[in-house]
Amino acid sequence: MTATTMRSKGERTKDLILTTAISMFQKMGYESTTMRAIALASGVALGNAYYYFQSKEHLVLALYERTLNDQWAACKPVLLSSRSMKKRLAGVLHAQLGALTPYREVLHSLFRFGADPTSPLSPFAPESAAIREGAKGLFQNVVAGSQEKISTDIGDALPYCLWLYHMGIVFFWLHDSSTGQNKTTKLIDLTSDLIVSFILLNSLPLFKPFRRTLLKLIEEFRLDNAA
Amino acid sequence: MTATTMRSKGERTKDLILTTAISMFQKMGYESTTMRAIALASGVALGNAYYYFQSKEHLVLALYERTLNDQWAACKPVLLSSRSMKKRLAGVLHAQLGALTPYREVLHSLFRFGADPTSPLSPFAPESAAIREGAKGLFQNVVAGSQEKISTDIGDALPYCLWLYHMGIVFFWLHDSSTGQNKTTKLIDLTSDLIVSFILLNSLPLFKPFRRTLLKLIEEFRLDNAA
DNA sequence: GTCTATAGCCCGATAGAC
DNA sequence: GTCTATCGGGCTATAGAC
Repeated sequence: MTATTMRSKGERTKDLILTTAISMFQKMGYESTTMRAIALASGVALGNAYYYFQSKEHLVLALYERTLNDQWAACKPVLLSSRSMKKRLAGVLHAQLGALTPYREVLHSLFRFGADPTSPLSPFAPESAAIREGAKGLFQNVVAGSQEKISTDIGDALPYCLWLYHMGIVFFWLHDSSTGQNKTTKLIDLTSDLIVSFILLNSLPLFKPFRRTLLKLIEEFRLDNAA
Repeated sequence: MTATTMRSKGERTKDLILTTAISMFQKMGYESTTMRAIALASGVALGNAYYYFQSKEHLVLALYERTLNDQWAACKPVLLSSRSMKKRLAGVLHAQLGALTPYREVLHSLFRFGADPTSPLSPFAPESAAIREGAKGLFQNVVAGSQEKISTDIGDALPYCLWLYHMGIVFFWLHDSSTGQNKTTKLIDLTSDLIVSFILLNSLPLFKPFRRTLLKLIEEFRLDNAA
């Protein structure tokens, strides 16, 4: 929503501050970008920045939302171009990381919030439920739009599992110091294939008993406050 | 090393500051415990605390070291009491979490550093290599001391994998809000069994080709700066 | 409701005297 | 090895302009 027309003046200001903050985070990292500097560069008073963003961390939540939009945009063509589940899953993951690449350094210094169960910025926190659901929606789409028939009893479990898998990939990607993060690329290709095979295998009627116990286990141990 | 005899005055001061800090972290959490409060409660000047601990985060590294000692102590009886790999693995995990329980709340507010690739406090960081190696040593011991014969070509890969698995368990445990974290207990019993079965299966001569590709993959994708 | 300006608290970290 | 003093930055508060 960086569109030209923006309802109120407030929304434009809010957008300006966020845009400035993101670009400064990217250039100098999260820690060394000060609220004072963000306000200065945005041409607003410090208090005004806090008027729109309760805290520096809240700027991060807003950043997550933006990257989510970018990710959806990057994944759309993939989701329209193929109906093979393997291609859709791998394609979505590659597209996601592509969309995240400009933010990689920021996320690098930001992702620590990810593992903090007490932080509202954790991907498991209620505060980020909207963002999490958005990301899970992507994987919902991957599955729903593929030609392969999968069993109907999986419900919300599969998107959740794929989302968790994707979190693992992002985690690896952030730690991956190989040139162009091409180890991650390889890892995606290897694992996404395996995962889809596993899903399809488990969709066979023969596997119903096993599938049901597995689903029960997932329900019992899932970490998000499930829908 | 909270022993009564301590070489220099400096070591005693350092130990005092750390002990104070840990107990304050436990009572009030990491964020709301200030360096000033730690110094005050320790009866030293603020600058003196910084003389011994470069930063607040360095206190955390020292805390990790202490918990590692506690973990070893808790695991020792387990490692001596059984030679069954399943019992050893599950036992070590249970004992570890038992030893970590007094620190659970602190770790709760600390674990966010875990995911931050730039933080020296990340379990993958070079700064925490010593601690990581210590923890891996536990799993090395689990395997080495068990009666089951496993193939010799696994090298450092298996301890690393078990350590990674253990990190996952700890992560789940920190997020686990069930009473007494008994979901984690159940999860350990379920997964450790599966994992040992998988290891033993892969140790069969028949599985050598598969095992070798798997080991290659692990080497390629491991995240610690391997030995 | 949107915004400025300023003053000030708190805290992590540092400098330099003793 | 220990101190005091001080800085920079997150965050708050307030008073007022439009």
